[in-house]
Amino acid sequence: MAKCRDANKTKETITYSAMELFAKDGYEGVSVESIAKKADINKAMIYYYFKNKAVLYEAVVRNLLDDIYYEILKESKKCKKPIDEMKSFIFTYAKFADENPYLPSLMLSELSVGGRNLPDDMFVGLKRIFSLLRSILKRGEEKGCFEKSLPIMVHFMIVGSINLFITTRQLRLKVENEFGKDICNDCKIEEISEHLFYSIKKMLKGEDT
Amino acid sequence: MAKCRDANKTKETITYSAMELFAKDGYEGVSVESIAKKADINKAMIYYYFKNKAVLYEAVVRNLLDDIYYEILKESKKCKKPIDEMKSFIFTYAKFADENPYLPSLMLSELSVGGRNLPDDMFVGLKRIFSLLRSILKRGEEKGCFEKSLPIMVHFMIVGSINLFITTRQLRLKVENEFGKDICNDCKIEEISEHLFYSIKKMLKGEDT
DNA sequence: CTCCTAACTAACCGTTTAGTTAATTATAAT
DNA sequence: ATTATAATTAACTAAACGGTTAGTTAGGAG
Repeated sequence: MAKCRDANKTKETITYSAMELFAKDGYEGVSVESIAKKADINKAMIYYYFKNKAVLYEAVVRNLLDDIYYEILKESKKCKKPIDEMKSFIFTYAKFADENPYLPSLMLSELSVGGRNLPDDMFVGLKRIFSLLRSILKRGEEKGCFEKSLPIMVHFMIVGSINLFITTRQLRLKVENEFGKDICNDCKIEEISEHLFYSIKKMLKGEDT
Repeated sequence: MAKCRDANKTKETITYSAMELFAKDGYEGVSVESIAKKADINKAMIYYYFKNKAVLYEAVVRNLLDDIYYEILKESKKCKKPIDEMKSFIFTYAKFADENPYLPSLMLSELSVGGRNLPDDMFVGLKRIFSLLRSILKRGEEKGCFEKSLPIMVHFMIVGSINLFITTRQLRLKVENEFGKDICNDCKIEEISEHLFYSIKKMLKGEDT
């Protein structure tokens, strides 16, 4: 890559390499030098485009959270009924996480240290994803198609299970012969989404509706 | 603490201090020196009792996983029906995670990097917790009280949501005025367990049972 | 062609890191 | 009291770290 003399391209190369490494090894587990090597550029270039390591990390996380948020929002607008929005939320999040496994890794590693590596204003990214689900639940309750629930727990059940499903992919391969199909190693992400949606739907359905 | 000349006590002090720090900042985010300072001992003592940083980390994680496993197992034996075992699994795991918030943090941070900091044989700890839930589900299916499900996803929904609920405690405080009771900042862990159990129960209940 | 500037580089700096070593202390058994 | 040994320490090393700096290159504008 080196010496392409295209600022946008170089900056993007840095961001992408950083994303791969941060997702694999966490913020502290990655050295600026290793990002430079992966991007095949000089380390000083990273400081040319980003103030420091923390700012680069922020950019990476912000990019991913923006992307998933607008993707969910876009798909959500195609729906009419709350139940369809819920399905859309689950399928879109799962598909995105499957195609961008960096997101689940980064999200879990960041939440596991209580957002220590991110400035406060970065949580708008996480917050507005929750806000989306919360409004779906609220609308469903008002229309009488969802039972009352604890929004934050429903949210954690959905994103928690999808995130863990994605991040444990490699790990689960090692225990395939022990657990067989119970750990869904051969499942496509759509099957997972379908099962999850089916479960959440039953969960939210009133006792006698 | 220093100079107590009690090997067991010193070793335990090291392990506990290490657990607190690893849970807060992750494996790479913690220096051996900082553990020594927290434990109020000389850094060399850590290398006297543990071969290196990685071995200390393993000991910390192994301790926690052993404790939670045997706790769940103990409570599980008091139950007769699969549905009671399920309730016991959820309540016991949640209570333990609430009292030992180091477990959720460590589990998430380790899973987010695909177990990079742990040797393969450490996953017996994670595996056998899943095995417990899996056997509960299987028994329930055989007795006809649970619908067929994807065990790994049920597992991830339970431990994923509980882990996230615990690790995001501090974070959620910052957005209390924005989301109010929707994020359950005042909820006791028993209320969370109750809601989770209620949800999972509905989820697993056959269409017309 | 020349000059300016954005893009880029190699070498370096001070600090922190994981881990070692040789020497010292305290205790319990002989 | 002597001795053996387990527990503890300060001082150290070599490597890796995040970040800086002074200087070089290349390409487009005039």
